Amino acid sequence: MPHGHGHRWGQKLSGCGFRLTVGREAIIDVLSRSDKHLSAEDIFLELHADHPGIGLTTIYRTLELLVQTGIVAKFEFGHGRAKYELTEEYGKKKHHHHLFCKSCQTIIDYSDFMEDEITYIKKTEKGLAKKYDFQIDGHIINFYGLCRACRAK
Amino acid sequence: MPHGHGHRWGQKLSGCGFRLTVGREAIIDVLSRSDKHLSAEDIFLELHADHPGIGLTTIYRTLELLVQTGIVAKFEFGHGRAKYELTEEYGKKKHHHHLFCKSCQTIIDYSDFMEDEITYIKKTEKGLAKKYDFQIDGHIINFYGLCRACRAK
DNA sequence: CAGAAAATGAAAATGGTTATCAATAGCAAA
DNA sequence: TTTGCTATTGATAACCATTTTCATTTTCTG
Ligand SMILES: [Mn+2]
Ligand SMILES: [Mn+2]
Ligand SMILES: [Zn+2]
Ligand SMILES: [Zn+2]
Repeated sequence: MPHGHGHRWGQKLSGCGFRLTVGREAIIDVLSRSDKHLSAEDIFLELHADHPGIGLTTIYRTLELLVQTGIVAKFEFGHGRAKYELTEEYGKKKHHHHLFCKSCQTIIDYSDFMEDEITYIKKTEKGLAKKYDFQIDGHIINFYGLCRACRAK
Repeated sequence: MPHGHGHRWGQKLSGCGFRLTVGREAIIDVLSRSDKHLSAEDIFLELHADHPGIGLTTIYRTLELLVQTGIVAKFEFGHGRAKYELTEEYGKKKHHHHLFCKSCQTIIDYSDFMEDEITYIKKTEKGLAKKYDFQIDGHIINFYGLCRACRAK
């Protein structure tokens, strides 16, 4: 099997002229196995048992590369550390948005109400693009609040 | 005139047990006079001519207080520095959301399409609150893209 | 005006992320 | 398989917005 064709992400990376390295594979592997939103440090710690040689710097560099190539999505919920998950195209989650607890920082993926949302988003994007002469290529929709456990405190 | 009753924000602050200081007044004044989204440093620089004694630390502390008391809204667009503007209740802008140029970091306030949006938001908030047992008290809706000038480059 | 407590400024600390740079590893070509 | 070029990496230091510390000043009540 030629290089870069073991996975979709491998094809994507080598197709873009990037090399396939053990570090990159390991990082994507951690993201693939998790259903959570991981920080760079989360990934570093998870990896450290099997790959003690992979440094935090490489995690950051790799995540940036994966974001640029559309393999990973980066989220900043305003609590100081970025979180990452595989994109819809490369992961196993379908399109969703986020519900974030301001107290315990739990993140809930939701894909309810998406029909309404798609309708609203499409209309708004088209309208904004025209009115403000913007090329819109993304949006963020987050709801913030308190989960049941944190309300009880 | 009794303390804390010169402005709505003064009433709010002293009503919450906070003191009215020249620094706090000056900071709110800068925000009131601007129609942009200001960073802590923006405010510091703007203030420095008339109030060279007010330090950046106080700006940060005051902004945090104003956010807690609902006088100021804080936004993080993912480019490293938080931006602030008066809330709908204490400023002169009506409810709006943001269009952000990823290249030049221009922020456009838009309030078009708000009817559709309000409908969508209300429905979604209610649905999410019930399904996930969350008390939702805020949301962020940002559209990201490239403005005309940045596309031309 | 005096006293208690809140607020402040200067300076240092924090903490997530990025830049540097010499050493290493991937991969295309031979 | 070996070679050579260069992308990639790890260790370390630097960055930089924001926070903490703490002694001093200011606000506000009585
Ligand atoms: Mn998610
Ligand atoms: Mn705005
Ligand atoms: Zn919670
Ligand atoms: Zn632009």
